[in-house]
Amino acid sequence: MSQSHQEVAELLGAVPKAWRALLDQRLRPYGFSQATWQVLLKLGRAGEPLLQNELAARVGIEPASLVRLLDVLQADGWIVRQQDEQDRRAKRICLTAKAQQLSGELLQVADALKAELLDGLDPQELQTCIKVLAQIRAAAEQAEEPPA
Amino acid sequence: MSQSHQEVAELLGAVPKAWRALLDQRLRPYGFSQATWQVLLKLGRAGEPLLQNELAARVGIEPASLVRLLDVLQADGWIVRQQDEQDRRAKRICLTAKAQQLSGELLQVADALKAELLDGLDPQELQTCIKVLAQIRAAAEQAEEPPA
DNA sequence: TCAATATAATTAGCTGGCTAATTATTTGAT
DNA sequence: ATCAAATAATTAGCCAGCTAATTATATTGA
Repeated sequence: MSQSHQEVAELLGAVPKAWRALLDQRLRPYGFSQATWQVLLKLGRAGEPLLQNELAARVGIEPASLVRLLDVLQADGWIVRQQDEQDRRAKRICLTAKAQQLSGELLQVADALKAELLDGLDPQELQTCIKVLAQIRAAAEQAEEPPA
Repeated sequence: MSQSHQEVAELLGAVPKAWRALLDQRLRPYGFSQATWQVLLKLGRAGEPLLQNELAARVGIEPASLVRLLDVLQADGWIVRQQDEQDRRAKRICLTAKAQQLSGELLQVADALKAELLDGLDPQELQTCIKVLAQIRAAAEQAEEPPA
């Protein structure tokens, strides 16, 4: 019933939603939805081909959800699926050359927005905010497991 | 490029997602998805019938997105759409009696989870976190309007 | 060894967001 | 008083997440 509890709950609903909407809006001119852009960016940051497993984990979605995004990106020539040599079940997802070029631009747009949203903040207060959010995340991981 | 900026961006992605997933899981036994539960809860909190407009704003979705949810809730006897008397375009959304009963239970589940996730936090640090998140939200509202 | 189990990717089908366009009604400006 | 613009709800169609089930391959244990 605490007022603070209610406030933080509402902010955690609203802030990421607004952030995502802004990013979507700015990336639309490049022809990417936020979902597909995330994939290109994570691959670019990784600097090497990733298994779908790993990529899905970094993007924060289920492997099954990634399949359709990869289909689209592959059809448009942004990624290729490469047989893994050790494990014939697995495929490594590679950025094409043109995708590597582009990912730098996309990253700049995302970082510019990040700066607009965060630059005015007091660094000490931001640190505290990060600490609190990390504690909430840890509590959520605890809560997943019923008390055994 | 700041490390803090990157961290808070990732946490703002992950924390609400984890929270929502937990809530979904706990409300599933009641037969509601999180989307439909939000509607019942906001109506319950309002304490009076709301226009779809107002309800959508409180839930944080577009009025058009609310239509399908209301169709489902109406079909299952949780809400009714009532012609507004002043404005014949508008409808007021009312909870049925059985929905009013239930909304208390749903609220308890949600509040219990909120407590699990937030109770261990330092109140002062939580306040700082709220302040920072509110500043980010304000910056996002600024960012929507191009520099005129 | 080889049968059971686990794992990587996929497919199918559901849920729930969004925007754009439509319909009915109201408001506002001349 | 009337016509143009705004507004409330809706519909249609897209995108993108999820879980459950499927297929192919790897791993493990009796």
